[in-house]
Amino acid sequence: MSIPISRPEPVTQQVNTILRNRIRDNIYPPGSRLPSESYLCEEFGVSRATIRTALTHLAVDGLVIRKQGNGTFVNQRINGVQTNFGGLWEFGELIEKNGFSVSIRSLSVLQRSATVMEAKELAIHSGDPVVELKRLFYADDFPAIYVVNLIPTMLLDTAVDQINGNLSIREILRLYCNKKIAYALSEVGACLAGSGVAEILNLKPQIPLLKIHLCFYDINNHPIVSGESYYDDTILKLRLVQAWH
Amino acid sequence: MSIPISRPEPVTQQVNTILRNRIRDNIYPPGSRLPSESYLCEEFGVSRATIRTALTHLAVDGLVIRKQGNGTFVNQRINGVQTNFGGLWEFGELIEKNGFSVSIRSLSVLQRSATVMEAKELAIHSGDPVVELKRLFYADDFPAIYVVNLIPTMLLDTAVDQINGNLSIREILRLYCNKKIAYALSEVGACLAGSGVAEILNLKPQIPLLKIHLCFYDINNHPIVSGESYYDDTILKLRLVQAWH
DNA sequence: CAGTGGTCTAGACCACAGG
DNA sequence: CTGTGGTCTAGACCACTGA
Repeated sequence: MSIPISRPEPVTQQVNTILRNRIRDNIYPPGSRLPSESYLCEEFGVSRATIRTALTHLAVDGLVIRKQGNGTFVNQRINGVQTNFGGLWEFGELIEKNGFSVSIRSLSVLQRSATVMEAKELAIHSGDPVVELKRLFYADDFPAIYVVNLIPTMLLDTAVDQINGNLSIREILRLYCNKKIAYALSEVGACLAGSGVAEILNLKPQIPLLKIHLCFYDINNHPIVSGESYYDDTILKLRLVQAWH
Repeated sequence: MSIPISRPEPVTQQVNTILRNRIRDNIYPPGSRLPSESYLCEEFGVSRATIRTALTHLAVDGLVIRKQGNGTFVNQRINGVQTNFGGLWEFGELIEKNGFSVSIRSLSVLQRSATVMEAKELAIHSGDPVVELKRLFYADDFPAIYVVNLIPTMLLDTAVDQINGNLSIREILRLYCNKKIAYALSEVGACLAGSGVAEILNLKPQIPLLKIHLCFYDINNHPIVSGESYYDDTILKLRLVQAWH
């Protein structure tokens, strides 16, 4: 297991973070115009290209709006809105954006054989061992999101019973598989709460729920983990921004 | 009403399109390595920065995967997947990605007064006139998506009865309002098919449906149009890619 | 008109993967 | 080691906005 080294953060990312914080802290108030790009160049002592990539990220996330010939403005409308697809799997973030505090409870961590469908999705053989994590995300101590994750056992560095189910999936992959996620596919749908899910989420059966199925892939385009999640969208709102391109 | 002028398309965008087409046409087959950035520089006679911005767009859309020290590879897994949030409002595109042919039928185009909620969202006064468009998207001649859009009448350049309800919302805004969309907010949820919606979509009542609420804003951060859409996600799959950042 | 963001170039150095 | 992509610079010209 390789030891994570801290290398200097890229300049463009540092600038991005600083500007984000200034917006968050109302140093650049909602609706106001940011300093010009050339000004920011001098302030940070970097080239304009660097400033621009940072600003571009902010614009894609909808945090700022750029107007040619006029300036860059803080968007006042994006409070509590997911600024990317993250809301589809970073459930902790989703819950926080909705104004709740988050906690995760691990319901079960066990090993079993993969079904045909599961094996196909995870690019393993049917019957191969997988670790099944059933977890429950709480929003202010109310059960909010039910998630079932599957990880091929062969990807694990550690024993199954050593897994801490209270971590985010990204942390789990980093700690126990030493894998980084390159990209994810997800599928959003609606379903009715079955009696099992309804009981876990403390809801009446037959209530409509949002169902999100997803699969993460590493840089070599191999599946690492799949997941199936259910939640009541009347409690948690899945809001997304998309800037035009 | 200004006359649209065709200016030369930005170089980076042309490169983007060419590479996209080459991937689509299997000139760069799935899983294969693309020519190196420096090679593409020479081939197109542009700087490396230009090539890189084009490739970055492809990578964000999940179309290619880049590996430092190795190369850029075509992702073979993104067939039929929305490469951005577009699927949340470009319903035509969504239907096509699911392998159907698209047609739009306008159910009604009428003017009425905005409710309190609607007025608030569209930043107009309660009771102000709005144009309500009810439309139905067909997938292979089966009714698939039901959409209700609201546009403040004051934004229209033309008379209400001149509106062609069979166009995409982007076209409608361009033709009748001369507005461009800067960004959009959307909210994804689940609901049960009411009897009205069920009849329109030719489904049994009480079936779970995906509900997508959205609002478009222009460059000045003013709301232009809101929308509410319903569809059966067992027929149309809303699949999304997200490359890590 | 001056100042803003939009596009593009040429070149540099670094980190990383593979042989 | 070579060649790949990752980061960054300095400078140029253009398009657009508002005064």
